[in-house]
Amino acid sequence: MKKTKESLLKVAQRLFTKQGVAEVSLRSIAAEAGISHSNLIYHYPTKNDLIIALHNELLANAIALNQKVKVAVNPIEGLFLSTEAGFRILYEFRFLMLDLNYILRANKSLLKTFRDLEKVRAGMYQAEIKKAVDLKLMRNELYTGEFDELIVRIKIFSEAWIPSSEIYDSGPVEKIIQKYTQLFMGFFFPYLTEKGRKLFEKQK
Amino acid sequence: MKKTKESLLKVAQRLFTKQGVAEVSLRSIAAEAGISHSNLIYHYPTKNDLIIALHNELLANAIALNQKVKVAVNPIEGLFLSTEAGFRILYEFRFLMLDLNYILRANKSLLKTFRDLEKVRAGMYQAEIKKAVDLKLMRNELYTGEFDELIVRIKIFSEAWIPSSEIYDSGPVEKIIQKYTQLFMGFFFPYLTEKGRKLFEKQK
DNA sequence: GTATTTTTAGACCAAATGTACTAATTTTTT
DNA sequence: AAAAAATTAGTACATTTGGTCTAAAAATAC
Repeated sequence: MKKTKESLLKVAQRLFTKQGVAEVSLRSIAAEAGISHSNLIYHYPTKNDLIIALHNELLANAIALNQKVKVAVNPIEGLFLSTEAGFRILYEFRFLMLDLNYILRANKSLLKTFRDLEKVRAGMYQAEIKKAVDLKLMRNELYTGEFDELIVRIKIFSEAWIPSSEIYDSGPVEKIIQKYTQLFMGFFFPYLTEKGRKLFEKQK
Repeated sequence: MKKTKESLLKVAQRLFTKQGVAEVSLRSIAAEAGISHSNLIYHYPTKNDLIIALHNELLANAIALNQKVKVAVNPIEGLFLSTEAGFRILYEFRFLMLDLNYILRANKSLLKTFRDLEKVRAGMYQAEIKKAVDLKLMRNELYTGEFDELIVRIKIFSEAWIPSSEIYDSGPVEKIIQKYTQLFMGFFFPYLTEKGRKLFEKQK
């Protein structure tokens, strides 16, 4: 029955988020899910298998999202929408970002996936930026590599806002999502043209 | 004898960096340091005590640094120098940033220290930015809170470049330090005036 | 309805870990 | 030099954890 597997993922996700991946044992997940230790191992032999399954869920959600947000009127609105929606999804699976190093250290295949995904996203941002420049929403580079550097900073922010939030924020999830979406979008603001800034203000 | 305590810190730092804090046991530290398990516990009863001691070392280094870098000619050069030096120190203690969440979860006092330090640093950046604006090296805010948002992004970057580097970089330490110093400084570039950009180019 | 496959639980094991206690040794104080 | 304090090692214990093996129970196929 699929029910057990799904329930296990939910329980694992909850415990990972609450206690941290390193502190959660397979036994505690099984107990919380109300099944035997050996039964859990039957479905997911190691903690890694649980993590990978959850990461796959995250990916599935992210892909589904991308289909949906393609209705934006302009690049800036699109960026706003997809960022906010993406951040919301990521936040649900935040244990992945909170314990990223611990997870990747024990999971080289996930590390590779991470690196590959990063390249895809970087390419996506390059395309979006080019589009914005063509539409005169963004200025041109002032030195070569300026936008590539921006993209790296964006990447780091995207990976890091959740751990940072864990340290400094409290309060409702929605507030947090909005705060970091805002902060994220702010990356682009100083590169925008007058025209771009007007569109930006409308979203804000 | 102080020798034992210092040697223990060094060994712990090395093992934490190599294997991750969660994976290192007190026994393995003792073994690597060539002393008995119970002796280690005599000096540092828990892993947390080791971590706090190492964090104190980091703070001491950082404070010592701040005394030294006050010879900069202008704010931009000063920022370059202190950033690079600060990043170099932080990198030595990178296990703190790599396993930050794991560490802070088990150590509420360190969490408080972290939050307090953050406020200090934010104030410092506000002052530096104000100075740069007064010197016409940086433009004024285009909307209220623009620079405060910038400072938050900077904070997140400062905490996150090491974990990110762990995922995506390889190669000599110095290269890494320079790369992320460069990326960090790039945060300011789009806010600089013509005059500021000239100083910026000279550093780069 | 029987056979087969999948799912589940229970018992057990070896390794590792934190912890406590005791005793020996070394260093410091007086 | 003797006493006191600090440092070090040894030992032993209870707990937890990942992992294996076996057998029962449930679901599915034939």
